[in-house]
Amino acid sequence: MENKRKENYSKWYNEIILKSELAEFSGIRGFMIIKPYGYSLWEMIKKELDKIFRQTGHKNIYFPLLIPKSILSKEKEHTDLFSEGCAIVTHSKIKKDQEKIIIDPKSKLKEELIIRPTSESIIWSIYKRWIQSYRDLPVLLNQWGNAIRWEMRTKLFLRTTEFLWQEGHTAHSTKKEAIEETLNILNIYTDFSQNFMAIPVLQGIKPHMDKFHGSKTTYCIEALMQDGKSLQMGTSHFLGQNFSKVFNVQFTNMNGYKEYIWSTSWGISTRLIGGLIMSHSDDRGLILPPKIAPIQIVIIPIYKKKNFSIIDEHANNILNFLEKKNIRTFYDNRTQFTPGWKFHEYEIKGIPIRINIGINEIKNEKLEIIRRDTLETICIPFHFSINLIKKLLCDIQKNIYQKALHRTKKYMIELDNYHDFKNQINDSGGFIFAHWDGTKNTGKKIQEETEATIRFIPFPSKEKEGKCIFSGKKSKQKVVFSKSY
RNA sequence: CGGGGUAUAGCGUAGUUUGGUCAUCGCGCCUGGUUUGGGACCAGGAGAUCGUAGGUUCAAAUCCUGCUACCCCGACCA
Repeated sequence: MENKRKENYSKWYNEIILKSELAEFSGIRGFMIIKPYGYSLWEMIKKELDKIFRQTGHKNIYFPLLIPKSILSKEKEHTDLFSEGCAIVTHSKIKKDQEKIIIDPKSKLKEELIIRPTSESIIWSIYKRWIQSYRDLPVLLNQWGNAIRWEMRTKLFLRTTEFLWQEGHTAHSTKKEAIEETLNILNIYTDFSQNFMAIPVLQGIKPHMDKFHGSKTTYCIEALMQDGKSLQMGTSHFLGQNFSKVFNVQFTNMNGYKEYIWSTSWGISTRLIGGLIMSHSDDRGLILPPKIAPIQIVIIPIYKKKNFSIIDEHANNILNFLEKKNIRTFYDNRTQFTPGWKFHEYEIKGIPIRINIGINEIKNEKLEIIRRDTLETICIPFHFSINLIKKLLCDIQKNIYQKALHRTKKYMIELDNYHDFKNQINDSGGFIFAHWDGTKNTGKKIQEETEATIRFIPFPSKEKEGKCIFSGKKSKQKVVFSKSY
């Protein structure tokens, strides 16, 4: 790696993505090409979360990419939100005009179609047809898809104009049940992030001005990156009856009365991959926790021409053994690269374990394995037990998480003095717990002076009165400030 | 969307101030051979309308204008 984390975090981040072949710039502003290795990370995320959503009774659906303007504006009128950057489809034909391709003006659509920035509106315009009685509830749906938000400043994975995500949309007969669903999902996200991706997160509630405008309460999980900035990793919205009222979706309850439906929505996106990179990686490249690593073990043969076949045979045996035990293994037997070249390659790609096998290993009946997270070399018996490998993968997973957790805890700082606050934000960032008077204005001023924003109100909440760090006015509890992505 | 910077072969670059044998070098790629325990070596070869569209000029990578993309900083961000 040419760029070091400490010297230029942003360049380091880009370099790591390009060199590890996760993604590339597409040449279209804000759009990226997710390459096979990067996409396989997304597939790992998808597979795991999808399994969990099925277990919790959610079903997958697919709604259209394009939303008629009238449907979207219905939502927007009621949520006074109108500044959203969206892509809009206005025509349906192109034609040749003097060897140039132009939009056929005759093909102008009667009604413009908006490429979904999110699907609440189109889904709620349909829910009406599906829900009449309390017996139709709850509706627990999830959609894997893409969305477009016309962002002004984009960054690979973290904020792209088009992104891949999962959006859950549920409908419930009671407020209690909807809130439970919202929190249940928040906990699923938390668990997923920490145990699968090894990224420690804090749960919180978004302050009013920062929440999804269509929601009553927006819950989030936020993680601290290595540069001291925070990243929102997922959101879960309690929507109240906002959408059912806007789209007039009622159900008949047990007593024969009509009621508006309570609902939730929640999502995570390809942004998580950005969080994964920024949480764990080092100046040598990516570091992947074993659970999410598309390849957990790579086997590198070290041979001379005359002994290649014997080494190849043993390497294949190890490969077969590991594959049979469901360890995701890759045997790199390409001859055009030297072992040293491959060592670097898989370091950059963050493969958790590397096994070297050469004539020495076969003679001594020992194997040399190298951990990516600690760069340690460990000697194991040539005919190792699968439990040894499983335990090692488990240790690596734990170690990566503990390292991130330790860092996060170190930069969770309670402050009551604005001067210290400014210094801390400037020096090393972090999650800063401080009192806030609850006004938008104060939040704005703090942001202007420090670049830090209110990320969330800690949840579960620990109310403890105090004085706002900026204005000195009364505050109900501490909130978390941070610079963020 | 504003301010600053950058754009030369797949990648990284020299050359741009001062227009004229200037398209340089490294990596990678192809062929052959020797190699293979931390990014191997030798020999030969292919590959660039200098981001793009115009303009100035006898002559443009080089000067001027528009456009596009990327990077950094802000604004924006369900």
